[in-house]
Amino acid sequence: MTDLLAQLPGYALRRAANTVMGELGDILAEHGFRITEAAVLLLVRDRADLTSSQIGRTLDIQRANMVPLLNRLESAGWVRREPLDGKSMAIVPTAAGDAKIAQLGTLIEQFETELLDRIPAEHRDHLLPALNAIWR
Amino acid sequence: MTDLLAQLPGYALRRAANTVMGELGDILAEHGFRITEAAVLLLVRDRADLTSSQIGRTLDIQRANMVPLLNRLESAGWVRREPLDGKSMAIVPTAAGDAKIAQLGTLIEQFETELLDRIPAEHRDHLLPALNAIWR
DNA sequence: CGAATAATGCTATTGACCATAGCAATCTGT
DNA sequence: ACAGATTGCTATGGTCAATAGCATTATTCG
Repeated sequence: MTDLLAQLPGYALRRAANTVMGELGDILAEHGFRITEAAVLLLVRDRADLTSSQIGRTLDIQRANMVPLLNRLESAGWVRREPLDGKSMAIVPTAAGDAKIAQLGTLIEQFETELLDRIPAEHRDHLLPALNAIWR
Repeated sequence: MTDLLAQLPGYALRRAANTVMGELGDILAEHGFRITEAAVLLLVRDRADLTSSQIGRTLDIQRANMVPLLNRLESAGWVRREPLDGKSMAIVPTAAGDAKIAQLGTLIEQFETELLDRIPAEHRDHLLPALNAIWR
């Protein structure tokens, strides 16, 4: 029934990502962030020199869509925009941001190990390299 | 840089799914369907007894969202709604739908093999079972 | 130096997608 | 036969990504 589709790697990839991101979204929402915001926060952890454009490029987020994202992070008080020159803005975590990012770090760490625990041992170590081969 | 995030299975899963679905979406769009529609069409291939609710349950699409989806498929002439009783509707492919679904089948088949080709041989066979362990 | 080109941050808008609430009609189980 | 579940649907809202366009500033190169 579903087996027909579940044999397609592409379909399985879509379904797996959807369920995992749904779960992660719920967890993160309890702590006030969204998934994309979490990625940005982890990226600027311990950095004070990343610009909006740079972040967008490494996460594949368009410049236009970075704006409301950073607005939210800034108005939450976790990040501030600091002019690097007349054009570029460095995105730097505030003190509150550092604390929040530390909390986020342990949250993600726990989530990732629980994710790996679901996978049969003989397949576990192959998932990350296989996935990274697909998109990197 | 990105390496930090690329070591997280969850992040890799999200990125891999996004790029793959982006590519698939482009391919399917050239032939007139969207990804979710394709899943429905593959599901009703060679069947004439699946109801909207049943399809929605196996694909995890809400009843409310099945309506516009099936409207599109119906107005494209690929599928028709046939009353099973006074309440349930069977979703059955038309003749044109059968042809379109056959075309879709070869498209998907090619796409899936090309997807697997990207993965190093030693990891390839582990992807599907690992993914299915996550969501099924 | 100065002019052309590129890059940055932003606004505004759009479309796809998913979720919720509610409703009338019909079916099912006891 | 009646209570409760199911089906298909309307209406609506929120999230997310994509496009086009714009003013300002950096950079590159003759």
